[in-house]
Formats: sequence, C-alpha cells, structure tokens
Amino acid sequence: MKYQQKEPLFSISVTAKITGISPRVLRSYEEAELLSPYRTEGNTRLYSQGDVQRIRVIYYLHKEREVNLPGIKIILGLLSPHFHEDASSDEPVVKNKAADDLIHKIREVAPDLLSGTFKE
DNA sequence: GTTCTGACA
DNA sequence: TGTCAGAA
Repeated sequence: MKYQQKEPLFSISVTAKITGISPRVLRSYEEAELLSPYRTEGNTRLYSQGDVQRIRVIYYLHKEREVNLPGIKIILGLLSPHFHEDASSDEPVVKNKAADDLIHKIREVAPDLLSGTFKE
C-alpha cells in the first residue's frame, strides 16, 4: 500500500454535514481565529477529528451560551494550559499563562476586584 | 462539481 | 448568516 493518514480529515462540506454547522459559519469561526484546519496545496480546508470536537465546543458556547466569537477565543485560551520548564525545579511546571495574563489585566484596571477587601 | 475569497443585505 | 459572483 502507499500510505494512509492515521487521522481522518474532512472537507468543509463533510464537516458541515457531521456537525450540522454551515460552511459559511465554519469559515467565520476560522476568521475569528477559533480554528486552524489544515490546508491542501490548493488551499482547501481539511478538518481533523480534533477540529470537529473543537467546533462542537465553539458551537455550544456560541449558540447555547450566547458568547460572541472574541469571547469564545478568550475562553478557549483559558482552557489551554501553558507548559514551560521551571529551571529551579525537576518537575515540569504546568501554568495557565492566559489565565494569569487576564488576572494581571483585571488587577491593572481594578486593583481591588480580586482582593478580599473588595465589597459589593 | 467543490471550494475559496470578498461582498452585500 | 445566507447567498451570490468570479476564479481556481
């Protein structure tokens, strides 16, 4: 045999079919930087099974929770821990950089919001 | 025939 | 978000 992809890839029409989401919306998700499907040499999108699962999460947030696309991007970012090596430790440290950055920004614009002194 | 981008309502 | 145009 020649070779085979371990991972099935789907065209946008097939992906639309199995997710129930129109190609137009799938493209809008990519435009909002919520997805990065593979591209063929001819620039045609190819979605992986992982992409399909991510699309289902995006759609849930989008339609059921009514989160707009920029908001979904932030949420997905918070769900992706940032891995880095801590030189002073033997064990790899798992740190959620996106969450830390957001907290730092909140403290910047509202210093007391996340402290115990904040009331109301 | 399918998909892509850009555009309009 | 649906739909259309023009190109690949």
